[in-house]
Amino acid sequence: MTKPVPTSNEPCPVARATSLIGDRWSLLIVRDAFDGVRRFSDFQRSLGVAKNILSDRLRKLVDAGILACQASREGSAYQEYVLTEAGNDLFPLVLALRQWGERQLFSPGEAHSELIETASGKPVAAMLPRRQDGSVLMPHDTRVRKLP
Amino acid sequence: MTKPVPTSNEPCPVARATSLIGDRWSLLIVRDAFDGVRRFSDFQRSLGVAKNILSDRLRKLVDAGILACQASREGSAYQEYVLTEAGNDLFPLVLALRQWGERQLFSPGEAHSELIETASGKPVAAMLPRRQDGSVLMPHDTRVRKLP
DNA sequence: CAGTATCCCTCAAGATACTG
DNA sequence: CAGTATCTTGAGGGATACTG
Repeated sequence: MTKPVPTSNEPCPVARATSLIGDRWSLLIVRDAFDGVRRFSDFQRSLGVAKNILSDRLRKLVDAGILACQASREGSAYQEYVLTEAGNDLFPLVLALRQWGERQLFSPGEAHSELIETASGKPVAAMLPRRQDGSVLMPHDTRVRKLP
Repeated sequence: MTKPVPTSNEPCPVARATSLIGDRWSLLIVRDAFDGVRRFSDFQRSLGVAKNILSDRLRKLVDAGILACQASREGSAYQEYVLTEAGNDLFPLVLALRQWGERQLFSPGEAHSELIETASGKPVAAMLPRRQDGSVLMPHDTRVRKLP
């Protein structure tokens, strides 16, 4: 039995997002999905998570509209979990997490996996918030406008 | 007693990052810090978190080099928690979380807080991964290069 | 005000066995 | 292979009282 996904009523999008995907496994599942993983056992092997937990998270991600469950086209019995449009829209988030980790959590020269632009073979450039004119936006140039 | 921050040995930056800041409160603390919150009781009021938990998270964020603890310049006894350089570097991550939440977790027309560019008063533009030439990079244009 | 020290409790997570 | 069912454990989190 799954608890209903409450999609919290928080007016802050950050709070609402973290309450949905801010747990130990969801974003790692999404990362693997971007990496081409589709099958239950492949997620399980990749993550080393207990099967019941994986089952629960996959269901929640499907309920949240981030993953879709579709029959394998190979005729086998199993299903495949693929990113929906909302799931693909998490690409900037996973990338931001990855790039911050690369910059701040590895010693200089320490090896880590890396996101590559397939066509050129070069690492994906740092993603930064920008203005319309292309200049980089710093935290101090912004403020949060709260609800009326 | 704080458990030592193990800074996990995972070779994947996403995994390492989530293991450090992927809990229920850390990113919300960071969000508040970007919003100008500096004092213990202000974090507490804003988040509604138990004081012992807040104390623990602030210490972990300080240990991780994301926040720095400095004496208030007003001569009062209390300290202030401010973002370090590594903390400020989380701006793209918090923004990605916010923008995904705005796009996917609110009904059309549902009110939410919003990040504004102070100078213009306009909402911050969507942050997207781009190539050097400025074109938008899609998930399928990339792949993860694993460790040797 | 800014925390620390306890106590308690729920739920996430793991292990294992089982089913279609 | 792809899950579900059940049991157990422990960490995360809340409430409250206390201290400098």
